[in-house]
Amino acid sequence: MSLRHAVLGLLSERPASGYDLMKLFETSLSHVWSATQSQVYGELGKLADAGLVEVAAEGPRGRKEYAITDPGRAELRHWLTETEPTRTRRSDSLLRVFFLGLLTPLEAQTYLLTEAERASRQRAGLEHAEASIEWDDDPLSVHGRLALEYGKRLSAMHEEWARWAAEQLKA
Amino acid sequence: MSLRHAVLGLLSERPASGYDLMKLFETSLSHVWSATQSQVYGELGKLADAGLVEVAAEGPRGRKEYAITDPGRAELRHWLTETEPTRTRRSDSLLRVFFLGLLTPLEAQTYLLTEAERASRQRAGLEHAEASIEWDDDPLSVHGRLALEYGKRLSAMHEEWARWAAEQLKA
DNA sequence: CATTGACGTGTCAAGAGTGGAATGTAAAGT
DNA sequence: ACTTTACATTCCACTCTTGACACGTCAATG
Repeated sequence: MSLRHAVLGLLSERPASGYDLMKLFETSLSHVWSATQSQVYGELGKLADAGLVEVAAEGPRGRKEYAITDPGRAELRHWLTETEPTRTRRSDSLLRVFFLGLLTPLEAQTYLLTEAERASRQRAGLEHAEASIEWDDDPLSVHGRLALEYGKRLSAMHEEWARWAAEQLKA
Repeated sequence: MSLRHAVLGLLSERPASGYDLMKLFETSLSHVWSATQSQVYGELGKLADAGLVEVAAEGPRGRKEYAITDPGRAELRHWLTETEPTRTRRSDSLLRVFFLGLLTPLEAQTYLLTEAERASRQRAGLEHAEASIEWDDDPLSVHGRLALEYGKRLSAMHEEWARWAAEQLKA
């Protein structure tokens, strides 16, 4: 359950409201972790009950600005240093590859080439994002850059693989 | 909810019991889709209710061998050709990268190098698996080979990226 | 013949995640 | 003054997933 740690991590940079966090999930974390608004608000409530965050200020429109507490920072650090990342081996698009035998060779190749196209577009999107982001010295963006590079390499690899796989099916 | 399609896909190759399916999930599909036994048996029940699979034979120890039906095959085909793969942008290990700023540079580099090691081991594991699998002309294994190649490329890329990222943090 | 291990099915509780709806306030543009 | 847009929270109903538990059978081994 890393949603909890995603929220704590974002709050470790600066205090934020649920609404602010949603925007961060949609922008900086969009390729890394997704969350719905129900989840974010729910998690903030649980986190507050557990004393890992607290309401630091209240603003207009019922805005509640949450800040991470010391126990929260400790939990975050513990997660980073003491726990193993859980790898969820689950990929819809790769699962389909297993069952491509049910299609005609032409259909299967089409599927793979569509995947390649998609990966290519994604790569272009990331490169565009990289160029347009203001890389200030926000500590989050330093490491965000590393994550973005990962995304670029991943989509490049995906595209190459899909083209290779389509080629394999010809033979 | 692709668990349903994973089960249908496996049954499209040949009839199987819940127990058989579990083994297939743990072996051939292990790097692509995971499922627990509760899920498999539960899904088989739902699939049978929906008429997408049927009990083709009963064996010793209460064994029920399920077979895919024509509506099931249609559903599988529909999934493969008409629906978009859902991309779950969620990666625990990448999420951590975002928050590496909370650690000392040394700790952060350690994290990345550990990731590199892990990816390297995974790659070795896949290569070992590739060598030891009997590549008969099972239609599943033809495409399984493509998926395996994807895994190899992914882990290679992951390792390279992690080493590169660790290097970046030195500067 | 007794035990062990592989085979085999099933249920339950709790938590995680999805998607949508309801409700309202503040600020900014026309 | 009016309307739109952005801000902001909360609740609900549902499905998916996990992990553990409970139950029972067949085959081989010593």
